[in-house]
Amino acid sequence: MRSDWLESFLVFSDTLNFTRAAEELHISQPALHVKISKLSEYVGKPLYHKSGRNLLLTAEGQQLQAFARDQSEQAASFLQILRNGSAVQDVCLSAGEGTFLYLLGDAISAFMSRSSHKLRIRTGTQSDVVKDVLSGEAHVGITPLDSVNESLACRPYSEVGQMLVMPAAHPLASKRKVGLKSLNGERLIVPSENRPHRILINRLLMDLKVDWNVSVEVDSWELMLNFVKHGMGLAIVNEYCQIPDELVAKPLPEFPVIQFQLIKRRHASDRWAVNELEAALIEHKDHWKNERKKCQ
Amino acid sequence: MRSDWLESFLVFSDTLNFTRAAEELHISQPALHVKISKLSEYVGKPLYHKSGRNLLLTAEGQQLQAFARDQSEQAASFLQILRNGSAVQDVCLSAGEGTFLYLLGDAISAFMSRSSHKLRIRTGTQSDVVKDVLSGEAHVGITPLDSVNESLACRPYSEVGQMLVMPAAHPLASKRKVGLKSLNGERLIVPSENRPHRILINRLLMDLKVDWNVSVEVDSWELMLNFVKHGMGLAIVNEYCQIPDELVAKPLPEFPVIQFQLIKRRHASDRWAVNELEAALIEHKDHWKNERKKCQ
DNA sequence: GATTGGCTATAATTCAGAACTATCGTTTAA
DNA sequence: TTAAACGATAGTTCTGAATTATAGCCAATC
Repeated sequence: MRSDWLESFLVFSDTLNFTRAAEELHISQPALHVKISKLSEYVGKPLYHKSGRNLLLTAEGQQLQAFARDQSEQAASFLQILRNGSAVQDVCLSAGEGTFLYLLGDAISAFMSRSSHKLRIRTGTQSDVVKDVLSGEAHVGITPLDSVNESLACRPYSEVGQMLVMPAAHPLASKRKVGLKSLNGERLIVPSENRPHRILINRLLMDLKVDWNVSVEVDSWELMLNFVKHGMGLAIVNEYCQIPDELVAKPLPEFPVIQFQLIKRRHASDRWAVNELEAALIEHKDHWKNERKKCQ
Repeated sequence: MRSDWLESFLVFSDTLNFTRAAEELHISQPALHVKISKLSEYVGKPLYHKSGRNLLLTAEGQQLQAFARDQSEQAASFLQILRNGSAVQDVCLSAGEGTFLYLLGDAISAFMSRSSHKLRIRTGTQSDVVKDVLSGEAHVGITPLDSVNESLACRPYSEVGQMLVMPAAHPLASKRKVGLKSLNGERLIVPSENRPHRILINRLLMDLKVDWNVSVEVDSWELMLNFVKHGMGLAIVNEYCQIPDELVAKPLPEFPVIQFQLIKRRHASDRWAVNELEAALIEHKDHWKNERKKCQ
């Protein structure tokens, strides 16, 4: 497999536009087209197909994109090591905003202090994280998963329960535990439709025939807590959130525990720096629980 | 970096002979020569130098050889996965004979049963193992080390003490512990000169001014025990050896404990199968100690 | 529904550079 | 001293990669 094919494909797969990719590569559009054709013929699979006016990568094309990225990163850092004696590698970690804020803080500072490599961060929804990892853009992802994916390698990371947050003055604030039934008639601050957390809330409350309504739709734990503070309703948030003083949080035992997973691309070859990042993450995987104990 | 350069260099670096490597690659000798020159110019370092009539790889050449091997293995297994949906990868483990016999048995059978990949084995002396790993021929090595090497990544594997083995009828056999002083006047079965174990024996007994002499020089624990059985002398062997019924083994507290290390090439990118092998090895690293307890 | 713009795909042509042949220089063994 | 084996370099040939030109396809626009 010729490396210039891979190089060209990597650029092409970013834009999915032969004309512009060719410009970027300083070759003509037909030249690029031929390279991609040869590559496709060599691997024996179509790498893209047309969807109306524009192009889309096939599954094989996506895998090839990730592979090409890996190879080029490896080559780059090997060359640096050979020429300078050492290399600053790039590692990319993808996760949700809340995950970074509350779950990964210690792991990240551990990695930064012990390793000389450069950490790149990507934040996004659960499906963004999966995309990042599958495309090779991120080397590691931390996220809950609700479906299994053949080409992901998962490893249980940390288990996080849910709790109900309300102003200290709220009637439920005096109880020890809160059943979902008691949410009857309440206004809730929830994530927007089709986000996993919202779907779960919908389903659970629907099953229990709880009558509730939406107060605000917002997609960040921080903002949800902020709106609770302003008396706009109650919120169901991850157990790892730091609760402001004016508010009260009560565990919701009926809510299923969320399994965060450390995900990588299966069959990927990890560079040294990636292993270091993974080690730091695993080492601190349940560290947030200690933090909470100390606070209480 | 053009991949055909790497491919050619991989073949060349095996034989260090342009003429024969060129034949193998089905190109002319000058063509190969130009490729290697271009590669060398690209990385900015000489890859080999002349030593009299024949050629030798430089340090950079060796690193490049290992890198080229990695890349080609990765490409091969990626292509298999893309085309067939799955790949049988090759993993190579290098260690001493005794290490395989007594230390790695469980780890290897665990790997064989849980993984579908192909395990290749190389046996050799300590320095062979290091060479195998540095050249990329072996992905993992298990061996004691007596010098640190910048381009090796080491990880403590298992600690093994030493014991003195003798026929049941020997006067020392009735003691509980044996001091090195009591070896005065004995005939010993030892490894050949310049093997690390022999060097250690020489040094320690020399320091204590113990008067001893060589009975047999032989380089396998199995054979050493066999010669002890035939009454040819005593032997100092690793604690992990299985002692035949007719013989008696006594611990030698004065002998330093040997630290076995799991070694890999630093900065190497491990394929999936290599991680699996490493996990299996680590999981069973001290398993031989349980085995021994059961026996006693 | 004809027309235009933006893009992919293919064919024909040109040109760069890879491989070949020939040959010289070096090293060692006969 | 000579011959054999092998690496290095120069000059020549020729393969195959890049270019230009252009046909073909799809969707948006009037």
